[in-house]
Amino acid sequence: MEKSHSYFTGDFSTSLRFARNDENKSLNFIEAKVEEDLRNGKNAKRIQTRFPPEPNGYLHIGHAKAICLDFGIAKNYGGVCNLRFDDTNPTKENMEYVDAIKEDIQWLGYQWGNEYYASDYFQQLWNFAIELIKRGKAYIDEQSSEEIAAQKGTPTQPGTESPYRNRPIEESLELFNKMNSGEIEEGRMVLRAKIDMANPNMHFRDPIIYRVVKTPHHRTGTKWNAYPMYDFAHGQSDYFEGVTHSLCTLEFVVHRPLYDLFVDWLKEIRGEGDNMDDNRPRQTEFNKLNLNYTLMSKRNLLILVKEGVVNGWDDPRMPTICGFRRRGYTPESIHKFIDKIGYTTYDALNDFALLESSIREDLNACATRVAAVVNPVKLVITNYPEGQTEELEAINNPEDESAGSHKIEFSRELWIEKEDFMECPPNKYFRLTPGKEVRLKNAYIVKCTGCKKDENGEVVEVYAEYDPMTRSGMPEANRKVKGTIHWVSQAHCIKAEVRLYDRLWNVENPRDELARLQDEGNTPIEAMLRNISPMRNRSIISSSRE
RNA sequence: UGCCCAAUGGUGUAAUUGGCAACACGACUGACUCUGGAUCAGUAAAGUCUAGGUUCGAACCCUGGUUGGGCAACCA
Repeated sequence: MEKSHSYFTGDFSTSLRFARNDENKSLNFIEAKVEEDLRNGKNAKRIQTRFPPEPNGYLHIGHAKAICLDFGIAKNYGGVCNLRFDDTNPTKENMEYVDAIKEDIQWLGYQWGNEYYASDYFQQLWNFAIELIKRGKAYIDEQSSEEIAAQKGTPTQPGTESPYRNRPIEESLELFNKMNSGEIEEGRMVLRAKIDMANPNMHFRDPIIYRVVKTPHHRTGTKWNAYPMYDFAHGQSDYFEGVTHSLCTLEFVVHRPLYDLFVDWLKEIRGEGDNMDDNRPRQTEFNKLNLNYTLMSKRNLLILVKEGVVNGWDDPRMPTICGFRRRGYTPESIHKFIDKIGYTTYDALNDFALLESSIREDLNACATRVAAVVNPVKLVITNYPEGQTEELEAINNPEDESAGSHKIEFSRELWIEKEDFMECPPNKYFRLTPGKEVRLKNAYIVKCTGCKKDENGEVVEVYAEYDPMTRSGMPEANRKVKGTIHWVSQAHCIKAEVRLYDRLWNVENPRDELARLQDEGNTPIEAMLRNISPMRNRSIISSSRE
């Protein structure tokens, strides 16, 4: 087994503003188990985890939950988390996904120790399979997949044994080599572990451990034609790498006995039979993330992308990590959210509102405020000199004094939100209304004097007079005014395209149904954004409203 | 009729491991007016799926049941 090393290069405490800041928080059941293993001196007190994505799609917010656990456990207990691509199925996997996955993990603030691939172990797994055949623990089955499925039985009925189950070892050995040499067509034969066709656990009914795939592999090319199945690759890969805690989601609970059995066999073959209980990976399962109104399955996300329902994996409506990134979510907000939902063994359905509250909480603390008018109507300050411009000051973040301020321009003609003016207002309407005063944020107190309407009765211009003694900072500015509205100067703003996205799915628990997508929410709206320069590309800003 | 897992306010988690059921989100009141999707003050909301048992004492341990989830890909 490999020696343990600390591979971490970055200082997480500074790169992640909110990482693990609540020390009083109770341990989740996995952390408790890790601490117990540490107390008991398991695995020579090493902690090693892995994040094992299959490179067949982009990472989604559910993967973020697994990433935070795999990397978080390693970080919090002085261990290492490696990245291992589970690339045992060349028909679905490619390098585009490998690169995207790495980018997303790093964006979340994590750095893996080593970058491994299950395909790195194809030779070792092959040797192990050969050894199993020699020991009478695996055999080549030449039946069709239909026949094998039929013999598997059902959850309530035992299976029946394959007629090839007890064929001579030499024969299996020879055929296994042929499976890999390219002489055997896909589907013609498989290698099966000889376990127990009557076992109540379906995964023990002589599981298929190798099959023929003729599609070239994105890393090993055409070197192999026989590829190991997940169950025959994952646990052994963990073992080869020295993983101590193999964390995965609940649907793998029923796979665990098989995971353990293959590691047992491997340890026996390697002469570690006298120490079966220690120095081996242990699988622990936690609940995967379900979000209401959100479908997480990679299969269906792929369909959305391929059929053009969305504009790519990073469409802001997608629950992918890159989608949330484009939507303006910060890594910190994702961490906050993951921290709030916790890890249990209960298959929960989380409220999307909790995720939204996490990004609001984070942005409220760190985002620079910039004025934008999304649904503009013209406001003319009739007593302000034409052609005059003055510079005013606007603080960048009311929650953070150190964030400083920026200059903004004020002039006679402004844009304000349509909904910030009402000719006949209801009670408790404190915004612009004829005869009433309102404060223009960071500028003057103005009194509304009326408006102009078009032939349809639509308000096209609003008029007001300003009080020159009430500029922000002046003593008169402290006068009590019931309402404050935001604005941008017409001569000093830029047009922006705004898209107000709604949720993609309109059923609370879509699970695996693709149907009933919302089809609205992608129509651009023209908005007015105050021109701030220089504004760094991709800065995180927050409109003061909307 | 199989095997495995789970169940605590509307949602998600917690309860110093057998000792007064707490926190967050959400909802609702109200206040505040240099915005607010903020802040502040407050309210409602579970008696822990159910029936027993053990115990001075059970959300927690035991037994039966109920309900939900997972398991029968040459996917992972």
